[in-house]
Amino acid sequence: MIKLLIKNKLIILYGVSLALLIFLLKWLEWRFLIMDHAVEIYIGFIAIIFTSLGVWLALKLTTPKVETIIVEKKIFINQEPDFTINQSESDKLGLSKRELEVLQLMAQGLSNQEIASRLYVSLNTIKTHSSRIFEKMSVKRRTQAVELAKRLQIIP
Amino acid sequence: MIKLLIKNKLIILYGVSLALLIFLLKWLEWRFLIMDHAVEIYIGFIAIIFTSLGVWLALKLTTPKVETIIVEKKIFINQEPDFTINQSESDKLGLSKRELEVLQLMAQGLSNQEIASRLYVSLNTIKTHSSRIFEKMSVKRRTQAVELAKRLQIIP
DNA sequence: ACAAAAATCATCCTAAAGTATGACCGAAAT
DNA sequence: ATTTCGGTCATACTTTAGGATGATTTTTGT
Repeated sequence: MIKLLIKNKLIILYGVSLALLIFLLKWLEWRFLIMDHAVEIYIGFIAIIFTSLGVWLALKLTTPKVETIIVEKKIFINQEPDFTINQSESDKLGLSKRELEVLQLMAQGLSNQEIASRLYVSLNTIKTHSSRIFEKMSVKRRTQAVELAKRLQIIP
Repeated sequence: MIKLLIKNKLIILYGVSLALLIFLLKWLEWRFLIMDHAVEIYIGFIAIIFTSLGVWLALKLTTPKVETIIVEKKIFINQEPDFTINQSESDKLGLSKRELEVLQLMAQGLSNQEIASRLYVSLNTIKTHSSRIFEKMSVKRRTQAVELAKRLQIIP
């Protein structure tokens, strides 16, 4: 019941306004009959009232201009499905092909011995490689090398 | 000259409209004086004219209503600045708060001694922690622990 | 209040990592 | 043809990491 009132409050308001207007006009008409010379005032009232009505109608009935705002929603992809090596950073370090190979295996958590076995070379060779890698990357430990390499996107 | 006309065309239009309106009113007044009973028609005309004026005024003088539509545009970013830990995987391993702390510092490439200094504990403590970490994660080396932790999204 | 878990530290020992240095070889550049 | 560079390997040594074990102190859950 209350909800119905609220929903149609515009219509009700409009009806009440019209009723009041008619009463006003009737009263003015009566005054007009009594005092023959109030035509200008009468017209003035009419003008004001209907101008107001026009304004009100215009405001109510115009379709609002639509403004579209595009909000950029950032979606973070936590993995790296399309990993591409950062060539420029890789070049800066000047790591050789073999050194990069060793670095990648390091990043997978392999020990020097495991890397040596996988690449069919001696442990000493891997030690030499890793030393050169650390030197070129200016780090002290393999863990730092891996961390830096991942940060620079040199390895996945 | 033409430009001036175009620039002030609204003002000119308004002036002309007003002039026409006055003429119309004068003519209606004349008619009203002649035929005493055309009051309702007269009022009707006035009403229509001024309602139109009101509408026109409202449209011209009010700032246009704007309806804002927000559209979300998805942007994919390949890194993970807003890292959220994978709680389920973290729970599975059963690492304690302190152990996770050590693991994170490990992942940053710090040595056990550096971790000990940073956490104001002894080197032996860190060794114990790291041993427990490797045990819980079923790995043999810190590099493997870091690799696994990153893969499971336990650390950034 | 009490037991369990977490955190701390120690010692002894082994394994792995890292440093320094020198050497050899082959391919590519000059 | 000679130099340069990348890759290989070795020896000797130091440092760091890791394993095993035991102990003490906090913290925490019931």
